[in-house]
Amino acid sequence: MPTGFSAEEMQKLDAMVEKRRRIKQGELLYSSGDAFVSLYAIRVGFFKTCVSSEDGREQVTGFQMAGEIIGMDGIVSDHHNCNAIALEDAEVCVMPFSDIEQLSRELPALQRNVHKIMSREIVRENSVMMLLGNMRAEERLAAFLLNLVQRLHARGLSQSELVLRMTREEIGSYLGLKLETVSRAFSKFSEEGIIEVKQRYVKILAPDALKKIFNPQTYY
Amino acid sequence: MPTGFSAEEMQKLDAMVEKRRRIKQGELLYSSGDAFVSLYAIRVGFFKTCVSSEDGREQVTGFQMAGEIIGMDGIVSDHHNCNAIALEDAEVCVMPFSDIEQLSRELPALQRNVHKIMSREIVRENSVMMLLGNMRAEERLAAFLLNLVQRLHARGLSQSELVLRMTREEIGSYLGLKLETVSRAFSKFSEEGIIEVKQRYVKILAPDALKKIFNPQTYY
DNA sequence: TCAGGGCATTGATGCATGTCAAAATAATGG
DNA sequence: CCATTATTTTGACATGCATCAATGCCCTGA
Repeated sequence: MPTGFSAEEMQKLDAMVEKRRRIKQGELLYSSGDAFVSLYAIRVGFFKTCVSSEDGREQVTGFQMAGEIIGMDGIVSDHHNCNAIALEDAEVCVMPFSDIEQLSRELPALQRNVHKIMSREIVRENSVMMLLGNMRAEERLAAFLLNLVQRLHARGLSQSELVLRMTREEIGSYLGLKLETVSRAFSKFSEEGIIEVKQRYVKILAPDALKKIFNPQTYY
Repeated sequence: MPTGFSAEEMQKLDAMVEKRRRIKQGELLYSSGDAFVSLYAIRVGFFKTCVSSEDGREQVTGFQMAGEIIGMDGIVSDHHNCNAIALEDAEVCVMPFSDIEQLSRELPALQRNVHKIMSREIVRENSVMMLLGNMRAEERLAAFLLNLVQRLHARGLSQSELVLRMTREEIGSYLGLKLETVSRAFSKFSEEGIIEVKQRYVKILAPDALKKIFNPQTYY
């Protein structure tokens, strides 16, 4: 959140984000079809968002962690368009979208922030499309791991160690792969000494090797 | 664009969209890395947007037609994040984003519109992820054709006939397929009497059959 | 401590789509 | 109008990932 607001402005901002909601692991923050009222700022915990087709196929569209905003899928039609599920016990700030809109008319910095958050999501999805459309299984997993540690590191966590919050099946759904393929790619990286894996625990031993897999041309 | 503005407001809106730009077929409206200044409302013509990885792989992220807005990828970093290429001679309204932001502080209806446009793009990309992650070649092509005619029909054009503005390779890039696979799927649909194809001209003979391919479960 | 269920790993096999190649058709420019 | 090039179609074959199946690991609760 940007800085440089007056005391009064800060007060309004605080008021907007005062409401909290706790979501237990496995529970839905919102689901497809729900009336859209608020955006949510994740305070603690980890979520996945997913869409499902009428014939039951499910696609994980993203994984969200503390500090990120979710719910923007609901704006266009006043109803949510995907499910948001907590992958661990979580807590969010409930930010009524009408409040956001009103306040961002008064505060250009907030307005700009809202626009950037939505644009960032558009750009993120563009790179997922690149991943799904052009990359092979190991490239996808390398990109996924690098993205995860980069985001965790930005939050002060290790850039080499992580504990996955999601199953192989959920990773596979996000990456357009079957869980067995994800598992095999993990094993392959492990055999090659690029990572150390033990179930959900992952340690990145050779980040450059991962980057090379993800983007073979840059290195040679 | 929403209605119900005063004369003065309409004047400001008109002023914002007064600047035009023509783009010839094959030319770039903007490219990755360009400073972000404006959004563009397509008045006439047809565009593709695409991202490319450092090793040269290209992913078409969308096809845009008259009445649609492009450029939102640039907001997050003040630089564009993809290339927008005219697939036929085109004309756009240049809408400086600072004007949009300023005016949307005064006009809640415009503000809401901007938010909806960005949210719509997020939701669209979600469904492309579903397509790329879960669907098979023929399902992808069926979904693509149905989406195209639906959008064309919303613009007053036929809901059964269309002339593709893009090559098989561009369709393939968007759908995560090779051009040969796209061509084969077209031929298959044609053999089955679902569509009539002659190069870029396509006539949908059995829309229900297409819908059934796209979403097998709904029909039985 | 042990039993049960969810999740992960690994192997064997099949298939959808990719790759390579050639021919057909349409678009473009002199 | 013809020559050249771009695009599309079609065929033969290769391959990466999916599928099916079995086993192993780990966490939970009694």
